[in-house]
Amino acid sequence: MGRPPCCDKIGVKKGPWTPEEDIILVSYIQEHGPGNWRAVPTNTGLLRCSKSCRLRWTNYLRPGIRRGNFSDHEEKMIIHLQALLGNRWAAIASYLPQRTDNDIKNYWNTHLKKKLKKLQGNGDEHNQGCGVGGGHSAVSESSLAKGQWERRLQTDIHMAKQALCEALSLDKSNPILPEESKLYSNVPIIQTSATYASSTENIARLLENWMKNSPKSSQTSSESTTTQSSFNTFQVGAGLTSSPSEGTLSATATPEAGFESLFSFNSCNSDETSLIIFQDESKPSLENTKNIIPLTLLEKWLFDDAAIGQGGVHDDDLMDMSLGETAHELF
DNA sequence: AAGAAGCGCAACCGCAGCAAG
DNA sequence: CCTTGCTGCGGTTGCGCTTCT
Repeated sequence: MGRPPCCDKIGVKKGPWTPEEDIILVSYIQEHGPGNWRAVPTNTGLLRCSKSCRLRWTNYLRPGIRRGNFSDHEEKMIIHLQALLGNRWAAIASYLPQRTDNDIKNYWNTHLKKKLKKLQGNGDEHNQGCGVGGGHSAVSESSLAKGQWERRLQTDIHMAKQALCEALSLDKSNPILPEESKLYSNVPIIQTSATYASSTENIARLLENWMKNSPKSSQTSSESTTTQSSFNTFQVGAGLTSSPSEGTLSATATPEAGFESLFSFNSCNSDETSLIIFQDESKPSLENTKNIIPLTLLEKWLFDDAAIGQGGVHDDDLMDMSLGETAHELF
């Protein structure tokens, strides 16, 4: 509508994020919580547009993000969910708590698409469901296009029902759905310190690499005085010091410990516990409440390889399941 | 060993939806 | 009801790394 892109402004930095910028962003969000992205660049002094900040947070710095190889389990989920939902990566990501939509999208585009194409090439149109993706993989373009909008509509209805059910749920303690949990990023919620544990790990890892790769970066990081001072503040708080002898950034303790001190983490904050804590907070309803119903059903279907392998499950069945069985259980 | 090609990932861009004024 | 601004999402791009020739 004629409105210039937010990133077109002069002085707005583009390209890869530096560790300093990451730290500034994380420390700001730690203090204020995610949301109000518009205010982030001005309040932090970051020379980034709000969009870029949000993206960096959601795709990289956000707590609990798992990087690296996708497991077979995850792969299957993605394939099945893609067949069901189409390219609605955010929705798919909501069922894979530790993966971002961007990650899933990338993985789909770089790995799974090819894989499925190959399988499709081998198995022809009558995909009798072997190997990855099974019957759905298949998801031949034609069959996908055929009645796709109906399926999407049905899925939307299902999701709406699910959301409604959750909204009406008596269990107020864990009201967040997979789908809804995405929303946390734009709602200033009260965070416990532990929520950021995984973020700490991300940054710690990042710093480790950074220290290995660019020992001089602490000297050269002079984007702006505000930025630098924020970074220094963060260093002190995090137990990180500039080594006077070498001018390099070094941690007085482990990076994790440093960040923990800043963020006041529990002393018993092992990797494992922080992950658990995160899961509880970020995807609170997935594992341990009655809200589990839709997901367990879905998972049951997702992992029912035997059924798929024997060609026993079809799209129609899936929709029957999701709209019939699930809805039935919901109401 | 060097150059070319391919691959994977982070980040950008533009559009759509929503809410506030 | 319309306009404006912000946020979220999906598609796409570009760069750096790895593998191949």
